[in-house]
Formats: sequence, structure tokens, C-alpha cells
Amino acid sequence: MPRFYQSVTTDIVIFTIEESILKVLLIKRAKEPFKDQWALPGGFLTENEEPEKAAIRILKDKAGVSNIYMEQLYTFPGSGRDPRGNVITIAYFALVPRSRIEIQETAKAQTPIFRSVKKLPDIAFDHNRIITYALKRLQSKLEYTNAVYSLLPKYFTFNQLQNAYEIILSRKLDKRNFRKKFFQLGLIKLTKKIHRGERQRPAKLYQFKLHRPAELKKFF
Amino acid sequence: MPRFYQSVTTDIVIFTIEESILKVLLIKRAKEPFKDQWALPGGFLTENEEPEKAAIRILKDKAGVSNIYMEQLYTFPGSGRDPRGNVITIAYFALVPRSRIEIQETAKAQTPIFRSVKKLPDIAFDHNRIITYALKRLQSKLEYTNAVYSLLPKYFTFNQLQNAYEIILSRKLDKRNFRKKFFQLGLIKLTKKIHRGERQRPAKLYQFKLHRPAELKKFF
DNA sequence: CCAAAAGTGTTGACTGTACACCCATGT
DNA sequence: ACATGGGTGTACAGTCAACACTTTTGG
Repeated sequence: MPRFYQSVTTDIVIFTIEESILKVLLIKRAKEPFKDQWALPGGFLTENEEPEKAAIRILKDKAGVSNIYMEQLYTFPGSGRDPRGNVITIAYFALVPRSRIEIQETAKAQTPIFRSVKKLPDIAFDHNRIITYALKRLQSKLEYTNAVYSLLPKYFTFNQLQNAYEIILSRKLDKRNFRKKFFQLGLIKLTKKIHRGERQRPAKLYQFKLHRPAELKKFF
Repeated sequence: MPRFYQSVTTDIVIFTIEESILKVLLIKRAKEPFKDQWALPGGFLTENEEPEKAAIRILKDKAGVSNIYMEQLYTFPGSGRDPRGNVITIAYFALVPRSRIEIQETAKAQTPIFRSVKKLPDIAFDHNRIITYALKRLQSKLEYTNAVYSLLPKYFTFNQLQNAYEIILSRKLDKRNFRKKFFQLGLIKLTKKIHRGERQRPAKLYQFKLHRPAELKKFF
């Protein structure tokens, strides 16, 4: 059987919540094709590099974060991606609390920004399709995993938690039912800390028991 | 950024039900590495071939089927797959009713056989891992899609349907509850055909309304 | 008439959903 | 004192799970 070689890239959909909006990290492409257009951070696999390693490397290089929720999304065919021939891309998605992101100096030339997933600019390649796919996956992951832990700071209020769900699912949830259900899941625990300083009743702060992916039985 | 090239393969986990056992198609490797060991059908992408096209091609070449339920499973890294260097593999899984499979002449040298997923022989590469992953995916797909349609013949009895679920999920289901729930889903319709010839009460035959993938709200 | 699988409803437990008011603070 | 988000319980509806007997055929 003949052996062929392909170009393989990874692209990462990095989600965060900022100002109550779900946003995705985009960078401006420095090179052709699609020079100066917005695109997902990504790049070619280096020689013998494992795809997941490449995704972790890119996450570190562009957003300065590591050790966050990340999973493989799908491998997209290259149709039309690149004039020079087919390129397949292994897409990942990652969740980061806004506070942990430090845009790296090396990446600043590419003017990385977070854009609302609801108001995306024109985007290079088929990255729009990838983002749509990632959003669907994220929504369904909320329903049967503890993935949110990776969008929230270490200590958070129940309302922050609920807001994350509402923002991602784009719908209101009942406060009492949400608290009841989520607390029964046993994923989080009450801490002794209290969030003060706003001009209203202080809020109790919670934290996740686990800071790594876990599956649940059921959910929302 | 430098551009590297990778070898990319596809492997397909082809499931079928035969004699009330869930089985996977394996072939004997004709070449090194892992010559004469059992492996999933698969192969290198040809030049500029889209991964899904390659999977369809292999399905046709080895098992003689087309137009069945198939979806991308995951892209596995090549660690240790091939002594000559890293190879990544894009894995797919497919569901075929046993009756539709015609092992192709061209493939017979590789002595393809269906083996029970519960009693697999020694398998080349990391294909065991891929099969395990595929099985998990299949089980969860049963719960929120109509995927079974692709394991059953055109006309089938309610018991065949239930057996398919029981075999894949490895647990007994309550007959009355299963019928009630499944019928409410509205995926199948009663036909006027009747299955006779066994020495017991004849069974009504049903068929799926759709013979393509569909998502449901909920399930089992 | 016997063996074997086909077919059919009801009940109690549980889960999900809808809904409104008081509380603690900062200004 | 008041505005703001924090925090709490109950009742009804819908869904899930357990369970046993009659029917229809072929041999």
C-alpha cells in the first residue's frame, strides 16, 4: 500500500466568559493564506508531535495558560482550507477563566482578542464551522460533566455558577431549582470565605471538589 | 512557521450483531508492522483524500457495504503505532446489519472475520483501545440517537430491536417499558408484514421511518 | 394440547418544574 | 431607609420502574 503524507494542523477554540458574554479567542493571521483575517489560534504539528501536545503548546504560547479543561473536538477535512493542497485540522476546545489568561508577548503581534461567539467577525478557513461545532459540544458537556469548573475562578458564588450555565445555554434557569439540583450533585463544597464589598448581601463562596474532568449520571 | 508532514491513517470499527453477539470486523495484516496479527480494517489516506472519504472507501473495499451509519470517533496519536515514526489515525465507527455484509474478493486474502467484542484476540497497534472507545460511544449513542436503525434489517420485530439494545448495553430491559418508550419516540412504524414460520405466535414487523442519523431529546 | 415467544396496563416512587417572599449588606 | 442581589420550601405534574398474565402459533 502506498504511503502518503499530509499536512496536519491543530486549531483550538478557547472559550471564556467575560462581562457575562461567552467569548472565543481569535488572532489575526500574520501570513497567507487569509493574511490579516481573524482565525482560531492553531498551527502545524511539528515533526512527530502528538496532536494533543501541539494543542497544549499553542494554548501556552498564545494564552499563557496550562492545566485547564481541554478536549478533542473533531478532525475536519481540509477542503478549501489551503490553496496549496489539503490540510486536515484536529480541533480542540478549551475552557479558561478570564482571570487566568495572560496574553503572551510573543503572541501580541497577532493582536489576540476575545470575541463574543454571537457576534463573530469574518473568519478565515472554515473556522466558523469549528466554532459552531465547539459551542454545541460545550453546551452538551455542561449537561453531563463538571466542565464548568474550568470557566470559574477557584472560589465562586452560586450565582456566578448559574450565570455561566445561563450564558452558555442561552436561557434562564430557575434559581431555586438550580441550587437544589447542582448542590445534590456533590461536585462543589461550601467554603468559609465570603464575597463582600458589593452593596448588597454578601455571598457565600464555593469551590469545586475536583479540578479535573468527571462524568455524571444526569443533569439538566 | 515550518511545515511538517505526517502520515495519516484511518481505522474503522465496524460493528454488527450476529448470533446475538456484538461483533467487530478484524482482518489479518498482510504486512509489517504487526504482520499476521489481527487489526481493524484501515489504511493510509491517499493524496489529498478526505478522511471520511477514505473511511467510506475502506468500508466498501473490505465489507462491501455503503450507505450505513458511520461517524468519526476520535483521532488517536501514533505513539508506538509504527516503528518508522509517528502516525496518527482518524478512527471511525460504523454499524451494519449482518445480512448486508459481503466480504469482498479483494479482501479475502486478509481473512476478515467478525469477532465478539467480549473475546478479542491479540490485536495490532493500539486497536484495542480504539475498540473500547468505540463501544462506549456506541452505547451512549443508543441513548439519544436512532443509530440502531443501521444494525437491523429493513423489517424487524420489536424483540429484535430490544435484543439489539440489550446486547449492546449488556443488560436486560423490561419488555413492556421498552415497547412503550420506544414506540412513543415515533421513530418506527408498524408495517402490514408479519414474521411467521417459527413455532410460536407470529410477530409484527416494524420499520424505521428514517434511515439516516437523527437526534432525540431523551431516551434510556 | 403443549411449548415458546408475542403482546398488553396499572401502581407507587421519584424527579422536574413552577412559583414568591424575606435577608443582609452598602450607600 | 432603600435598593440590590442573596438565599430559601412546597405542591403539582410528568416520568420511570416494577411487575404477571393472556394470546397465537407450530409441532
